[in-house]
Amino acid sequence: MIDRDPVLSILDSPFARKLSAFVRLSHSDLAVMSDVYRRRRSFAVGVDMIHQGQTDQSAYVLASGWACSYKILPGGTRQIVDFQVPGDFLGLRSVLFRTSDHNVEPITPVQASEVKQRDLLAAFTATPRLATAVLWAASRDEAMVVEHLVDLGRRTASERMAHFLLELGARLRLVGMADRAGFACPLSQYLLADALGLSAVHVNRVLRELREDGLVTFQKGRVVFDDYEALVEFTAFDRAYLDHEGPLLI
Amino acid sequence: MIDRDPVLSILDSPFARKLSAFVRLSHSDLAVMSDVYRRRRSFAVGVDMIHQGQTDQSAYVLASGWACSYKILPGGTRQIVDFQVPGDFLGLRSVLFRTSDHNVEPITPVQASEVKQRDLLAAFTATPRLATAVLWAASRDEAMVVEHLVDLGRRTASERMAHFLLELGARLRLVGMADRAGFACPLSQYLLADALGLSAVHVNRVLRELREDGLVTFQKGRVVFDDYEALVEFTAFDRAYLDHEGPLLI
DNA sequence: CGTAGCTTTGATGTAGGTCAAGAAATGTGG
DNA sequence: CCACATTTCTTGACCTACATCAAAGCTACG
Repeated sequence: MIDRDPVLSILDSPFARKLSAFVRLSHSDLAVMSDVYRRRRSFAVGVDMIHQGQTDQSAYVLASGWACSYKILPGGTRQIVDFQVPGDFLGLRSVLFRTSDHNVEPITPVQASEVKQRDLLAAFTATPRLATAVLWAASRDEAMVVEHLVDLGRRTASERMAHFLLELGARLRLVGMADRAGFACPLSQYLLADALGLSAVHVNRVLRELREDGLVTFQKGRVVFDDYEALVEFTAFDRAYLDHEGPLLI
Repeated sequence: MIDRDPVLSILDSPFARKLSAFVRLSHSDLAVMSDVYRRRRSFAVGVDMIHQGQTDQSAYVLASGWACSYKILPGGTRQIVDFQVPGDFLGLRSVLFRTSDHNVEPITPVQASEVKQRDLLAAFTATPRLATAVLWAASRDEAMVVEHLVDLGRRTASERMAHFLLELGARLRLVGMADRAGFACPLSQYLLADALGLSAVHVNRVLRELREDGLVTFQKGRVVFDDYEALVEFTAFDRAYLDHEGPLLI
C-alpha cells in the first residue's frame, strides 16, 4: 500500500498505534494528531525532562527512546514509579491538573513531541474521539501504577520481576516493539532495582533464578520469554487488563 | 451565624469543606453541589460498594464512614490501595473513564451520595470552577497513591507507618475530623497491615515502637500525635503536598 | 587501552514474616 | 446486665527473604 498523504504517515508512530488499539481513529482525528505531534525535541540521557515542583509545563509524547518517572527520598535512594516507552504520554497530569510531583528522566536518548496545554485542550474539543482515547490511555497508566503498588506490597521479588517483565512486554507489543517471544530492553539492573524496590544484587539473583527455571531470560539488553504460559501462571498475571488485542471501541 | 438557606447548609458537609480548601466556591457552585449531593445511600460494613470489572457504575461521595479500595491476589492476600474518608470520591475514575479495576468496601457503616455520570458531567459544564476543584482532588488522590507506592518500595516499616498516619491526619484535618493533636481512627491492625504491605503482627510491633519512642500513640481507636514535629522529621514527610492551609485558588 | 559503569557471585547480617497462645475488647443472645 | 463467642491486640520464639558488603570479571566507549 503506497500513500503519499502526510497525515497518514502518522500511522507509523507508536502513539497512533497505541491509541488505535483503544479507538478507531478517523482521518480527521489523525490530522489533528499529526498537528499536535509536530514540535519535536531531543533529550539526553540523565537530564530531567520534567522536574518536580515545576509549574506551567508542557506534556510530551514519547516518539523514541525510554524514560522513567521517579521520586527521590531524603537518604539518596529513589523509587521509580513508572517507565515510559514510545507512544506514552509524559507529564499529562501536570498539564491537565497542575501538579508535577515527580521527575522524569530519559534512560536512553529520547525524541519527544512537545504538547502545549492549549493545543491539547483545543485538540480535545475538536476531536472528542481523540480525547477519549487519550483519557483511556491515561487511565491505563494509572491502573499500571496501582498494579505496581500491589507488586511492591504483596508479591515476592521473583513474582514482581516476572510480573513486571510481562507487563512491559504487553505495553511494547501495543506499539509493535515486542512479540510473544520477547523484546529489546535497555534497562540496567540498577533501574530494575529502583523500580521493584529491591537491591541491584538481588535483582541479579532473581533474574538468574527465573532464567534457570526456564521462564524468562534477560541478558544483553534483550528479554526473551522462554515459557510465556508458565510465566503468566507463575505470577498470576491478569491478562485482562493489558492483553487486549484489537480496538475496544469501534 | 444563623442561616436558613438550604444551599448553604451543604457547607457543613465534608465534601464542601474539602473542595473549599482548593477553590473558593460561589453560591451557585454550592447550589449545583447540593443538587448533585442529594441521592443518599447506606452501605453495610464488608459489602462491596464497587466491584472489580463492573461497568456502568455510579460514583459516590462519602458523607460519613470510612471505606477502602483494594485488590485481591490469588493466594488470598490482599493489598489495600487507599482508604476513603468523608468528603472523598469513590469510583470517580470508573465514571470518567470506564475501568473499575479494584473493589471498594466499607470499613464502618457508610453513608454516601450517589453521583450519576450524566449529572456529574452536567455539573461540570455548568460550573467549571467545581470541575477544577474535583479534578484537583482527584489529582491529589493520585499523588497519594504514588506516595503510597514509594512507601512500599523504599521505606522501612516504621517510616511507612509514621508516614501513613501523618498523611491520614492531614486528610482528615481538611474535613475537620482531625487536628494537630490526633484523630479518631476505626482501622484495625489487620487493615493497616494490608495497606502497608506488612503482617498484622509486625504492625503491632511497629506501633509499640513508635509509641515507646514518644512519637505517636494509636490505641483504642484513636491516633494521638505525641510529638508531631519529631514524627515529621522521622519519616521525612513532605508537608508541601498535603499541608496546604487555606484555598489555593481564589 | 584505560577507566567507568554494569553484571555476577559469595559471605554475612537483619527486617520483617510465620507460628503459637494468652489477654483485652467487642459484640450477641437470653 | 450477664455469659459466651468473636474479633482484635499483644508478646515471645524462631525462621526466611532480602539487604549489605566485598571483590572479581565484563562491556563499552572516549
